[in-house]
Amino acid sequence: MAQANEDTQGGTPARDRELRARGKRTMRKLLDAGVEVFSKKGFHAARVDDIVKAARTSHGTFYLYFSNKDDLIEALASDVAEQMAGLADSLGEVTPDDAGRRELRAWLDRFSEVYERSGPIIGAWTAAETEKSDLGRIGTDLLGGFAVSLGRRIAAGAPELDAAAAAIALVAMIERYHYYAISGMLGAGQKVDRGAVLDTLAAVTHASLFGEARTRPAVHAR
Amino acid sequence: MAQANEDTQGGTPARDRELRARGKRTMRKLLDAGVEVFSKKGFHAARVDDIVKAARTSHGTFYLYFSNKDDLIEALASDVAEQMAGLADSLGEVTPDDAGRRELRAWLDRFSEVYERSGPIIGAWTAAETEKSDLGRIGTDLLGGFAVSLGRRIAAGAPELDAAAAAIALVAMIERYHYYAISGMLGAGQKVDRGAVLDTLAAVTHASLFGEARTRPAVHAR
Amino acid sequence: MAQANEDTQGGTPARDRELRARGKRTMRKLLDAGVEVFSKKGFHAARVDDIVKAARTSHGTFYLYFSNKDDLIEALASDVAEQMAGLADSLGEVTPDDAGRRELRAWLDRFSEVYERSGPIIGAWTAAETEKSDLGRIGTDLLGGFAVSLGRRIAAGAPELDAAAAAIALVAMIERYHYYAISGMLGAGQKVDRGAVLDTLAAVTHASLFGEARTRPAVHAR
Amino acid sequence: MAQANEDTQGGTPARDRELRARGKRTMRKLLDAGVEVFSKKGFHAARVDDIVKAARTSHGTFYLYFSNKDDLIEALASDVAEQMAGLADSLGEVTPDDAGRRELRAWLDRFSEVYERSGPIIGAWTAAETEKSDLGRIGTDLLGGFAVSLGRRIAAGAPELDAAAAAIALVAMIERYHYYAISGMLGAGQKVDRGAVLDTLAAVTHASLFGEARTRPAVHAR
DNA sequence: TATGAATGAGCCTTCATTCAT
DNA sequence: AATGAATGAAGGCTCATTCAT
Repeated sequence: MAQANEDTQGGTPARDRELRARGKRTMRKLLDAGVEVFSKKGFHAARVDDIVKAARTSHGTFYLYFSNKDDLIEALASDVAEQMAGLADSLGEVTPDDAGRRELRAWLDRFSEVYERSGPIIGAWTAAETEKSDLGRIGTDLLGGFAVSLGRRIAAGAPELDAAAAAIALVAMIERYHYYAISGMLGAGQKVDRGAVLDTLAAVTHASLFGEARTRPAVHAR
Repeated sequence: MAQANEDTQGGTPARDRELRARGKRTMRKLLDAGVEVFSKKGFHAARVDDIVKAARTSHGTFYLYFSNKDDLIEALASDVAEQMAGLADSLGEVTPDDAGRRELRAWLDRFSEVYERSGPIIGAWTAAETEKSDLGRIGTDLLGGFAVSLGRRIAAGAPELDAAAAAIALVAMIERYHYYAISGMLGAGQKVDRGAVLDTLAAVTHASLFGEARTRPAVHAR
Repeated sequence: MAQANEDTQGGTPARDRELRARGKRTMRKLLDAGVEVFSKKGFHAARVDDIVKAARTSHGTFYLYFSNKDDLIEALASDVAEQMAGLADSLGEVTPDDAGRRELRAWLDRFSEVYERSGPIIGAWTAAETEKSDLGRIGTDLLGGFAVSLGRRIAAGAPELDAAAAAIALVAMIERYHYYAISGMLGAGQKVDRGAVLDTLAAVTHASLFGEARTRPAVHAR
Repeated sequence: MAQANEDTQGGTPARDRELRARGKRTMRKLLDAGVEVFSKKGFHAARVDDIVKAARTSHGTFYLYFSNKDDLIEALASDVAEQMAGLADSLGEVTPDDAGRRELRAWLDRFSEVYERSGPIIGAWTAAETEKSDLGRIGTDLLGGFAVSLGRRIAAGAPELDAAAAAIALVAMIERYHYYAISGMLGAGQKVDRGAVLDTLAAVTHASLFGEARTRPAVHAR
């Protein structure tokens, strides 16, 4: 069910040689297993053994395609990074009028979809980096660069605002909101209507850029 | 330097007996060491050995006060939780007018201060939970409950808006923004003026609630 | 460049069937690769993978010709053993006079040449045995038997001396000296003249057998 | 039975802290176990597990005193190196007369004793280095430096000979002879009289330096 | 014959937790 | 109350050897 992107690249060892059909299939199984296990258990708790079992292959085989757990999450993450980059580019001009808001709303729809698939990987990735170095970098950079890219678009529509700062804030909001949604926080004991949530986010975002925040209720807590 | 709150409670073993002066001092050293080490290395990378060394005490002693690593981070975290609760309560009514914005701004100042001290602990705590169970709960709950509490205040000022949803979104924004700030993402290569950042956050937040988002630039990228 | 002897035998599996031209070529590539890799990395550090890569063939193919890594080093070593046997036979009578010394000197020249080619293999072989059983045998036996054979020759020239004991001692000396030379110990920071070294060895050996050790300096340290 | 020198130093981790009586005892058990296991199986074949079992302690404890297998062999070897250095210093002047030969003979006695105890460690040590880098160094250096030191002594007695070259050759001879003796090669099926062997070595060595190699048989093969 | 792929036993190392003094 | 020492269950990774095409 959970699946890596079709053309996700393999890890370091896999890139050093030509893969045949069978090899490609195995690598794919491992990538998919990686998504599944990392999503379910997070980076740290995920054992190579879990991944290998999920992929119905052996321990040794894993290291034929990835040099270690990090290598796998990186392969997975770099794919997500690409998707995110594409997503940022796909945001059209955001104008102060209702068309601008609709543009934002449509974009959020796409973001939501991508995030639902990749959110867990981003989480695992961030954790991986946090565990290694003093503080996470790439995972943060991803959203950061994403925000910058987004900021440029916004700047075109609301030049007098500090686009960079606002964009970061808004991306933070959007990302976390989705994170909460995925981690079940919003769904515990309450029905959340995805469309309504996105409406609210679009409204809040648009309003924070151009004023006018009169929205209808979206989520009913408790 | 980094220090736990004065009246932070100890772990399970410590609560089962009466602590004398010396015992209290030792526990305090361990709590402080916990803040220091968890902040610097995160939960997973933090070794009991690191903590014990930072506290200039021994392994055996550690387990005299805390039943395990989790117990320590929980002691630390529950303290943070209390502070956060207090913080949420301290937000006065947020009105659509400029007074409301100033209220928000002042509150952000307090939040910022608390977060700077406790952010790393929240991060470590979240990680601890993510590593154990399937997905983090308490760390998220903390901010979630925090948002709810905040939402109620906001509701008083902007009843027609879905306060719960908006509050969560805004808390998400505020929290992440601070997280980025702490993790150095915002500071790499650019001077960030804390006051200006808070101005922007206050403006964006207020605007998203009541419209009117005409703010002056706060952060100058590059 | 480093190459196995022309008519080195293959491993067990290769001897069980008739090799065609192509097969012979492949086996040869593997033998040469073996010499190259074992020489460079020693037995233990040499991976089957290294050998296979050096021979530009595959893992599966390797086991078509040799039943395992040991089998390969043994094939290589038994070849060396033969050469050594021939070498021992080639030593003429060593008389107390100058002709005896010249005979020794000429023989050392041949030894030197063979050792330069095969020394690394002997080393790898010895290591292989040391790693397996409690203590090396064949590698030692080789030089031991070699010494015995040499001893007999010497005995003819100096019957009153304990030929066996002396021969072993002298072979030990000669072998180690060459080993040191190969392993670079003698060459670090000083130019070593091979001819001069052999002169010294011949002189010392001859003198230890028949007295008269007045030699001119051979190596100038520093 | 096989035992490390009384004041052998511990490994890296052990040197970073103060050891109490119990700790010292444990470290000693590990050092002794190291000698025993390395001697019996050689460096590569020796498992940390074997050592730990021989020392009747646990896996974790091992790493409390040595950072790894290498660390242990190094601790053991550096001790040997010291003994060897002392040995080299202990050689008095070697004169052409019979007193010189007796001096040599007495020294060989001491060498023999030390080698019997430490030979296996030197072997393991050399193997350790051969396995790691391209070619062994320290193990070789040890004997090399040893030879140099010895060479100086000899130089005093036979100035016209190339002392450095000759010393290396002689040390090579002496060392290997002992190595063969230990590895059982000389003892298989024949009674070797240690005293007689040392007599021969002394005679051969002395003769090679000053002529006069008229010795009585030392070893009777078969 | 040849080969890419798969396997899994085996080994090293870490570290939270318990023990004995 | 304090502490140094000990423990052992995990877990990551390697690599000789076998398999399937």
